Amino acid sequence: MSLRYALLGLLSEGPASGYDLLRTFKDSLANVWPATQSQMYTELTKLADAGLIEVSDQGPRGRKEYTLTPAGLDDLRAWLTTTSPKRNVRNEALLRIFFLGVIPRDQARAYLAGMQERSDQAHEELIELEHAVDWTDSNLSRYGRIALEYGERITATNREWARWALEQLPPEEG
Amino acid sequence: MSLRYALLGLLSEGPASGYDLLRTFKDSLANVWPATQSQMYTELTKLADAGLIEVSDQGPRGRKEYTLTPAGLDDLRAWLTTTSPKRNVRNEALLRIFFLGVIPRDQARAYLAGMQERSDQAHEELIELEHAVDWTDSNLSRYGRIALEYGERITATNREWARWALEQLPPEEG
DNA sequence: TCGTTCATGTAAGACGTTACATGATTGT
DNA sequence: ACAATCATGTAACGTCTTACATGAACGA
Repeated sequence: MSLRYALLGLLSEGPASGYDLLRTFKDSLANVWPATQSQMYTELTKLADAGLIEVSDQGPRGRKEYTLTPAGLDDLRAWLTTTSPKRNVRNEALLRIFFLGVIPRDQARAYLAGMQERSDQAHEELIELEHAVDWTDSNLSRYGRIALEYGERITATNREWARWALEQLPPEEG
Repeated sequence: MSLRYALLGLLSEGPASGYDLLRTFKDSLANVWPATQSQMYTELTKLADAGLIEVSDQGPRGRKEYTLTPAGLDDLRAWLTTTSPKRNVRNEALLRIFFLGVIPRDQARAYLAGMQERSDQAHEELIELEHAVDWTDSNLSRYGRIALEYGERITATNREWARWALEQLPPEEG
């Protein structure tokens, strides 16, 4: 159900087409809830059928601009206030850690080094994003900034952990 | 494909039945890759069909003990060394942050307070888990300990971020 | 004997990914 | 003219969740 609310949430800032939402996603919500083009168009159709959004305008090339309905806003608010988020825990990179014992020590270290590198990179990308974004005084901006801070802290923690983990696994003497 | 490798990985430590794996999961891999009973039994059947594991013993009540085959171990090693993990980013709790502007400030603060509380709790649970686990000198233990450290650092970061976020949103005067 | 734990499975439906498909409009 | 971008959609397949279904064996 999360994608549904991600779309309602974006539309709470104003009308937009599927294509618009697709691009907005890319540099905001994609970092917390990735979705494909395919999924988004399908979901928008379902939301319109359910009366939570409606086509408020049509443009060239079949463009359909959607607007959040009062029912949609109610639904979004109910989601935020009456339900609690599911803990998300799936982490493939961390799953692999458990099984590093089945490969040679140097390869296990290489894996951890890769994690460290990816964390570094992810951290830098977020810093760049912070500079690149046009921080307006919209709700999405204000709260998006708070979410971005989260990402920066997490990627920094990832990086430090990876460094620590490498220390726990010194190279074998040979 | 991750569940598949989670099961191969557990079986790399020795033979086990679906039921055994189910319980081992609960206090280890469930924290990084949750799976239901239903999913696990289905996957075990598929792995056996693919020749990556095989039934090595039968017990009472239809119990089937599976053993990793050489092909299964190869597959597990290939996964660890020749493929790279997908970044996992889905985070429903964080997604909600973006939309806190659609509810009153005090409710937004209540949401953040809830996140802080859940982080605290998650952190404490991991500390407890650390004390409760019988840390042997198996591979799974050694690397599991490293994964647990990750969880502890992340939950601590979560907690600190939630505290910071609350400071960014002072109560409205009224 | 009777409740709990052990033990495995199937089915329906939701959600997500990948690939395919089509075509209009704009800018150079 | 032609390339890039705008714009929307469908189909097949894989994964995950929820619920249902069944029954043997163990221990008090």
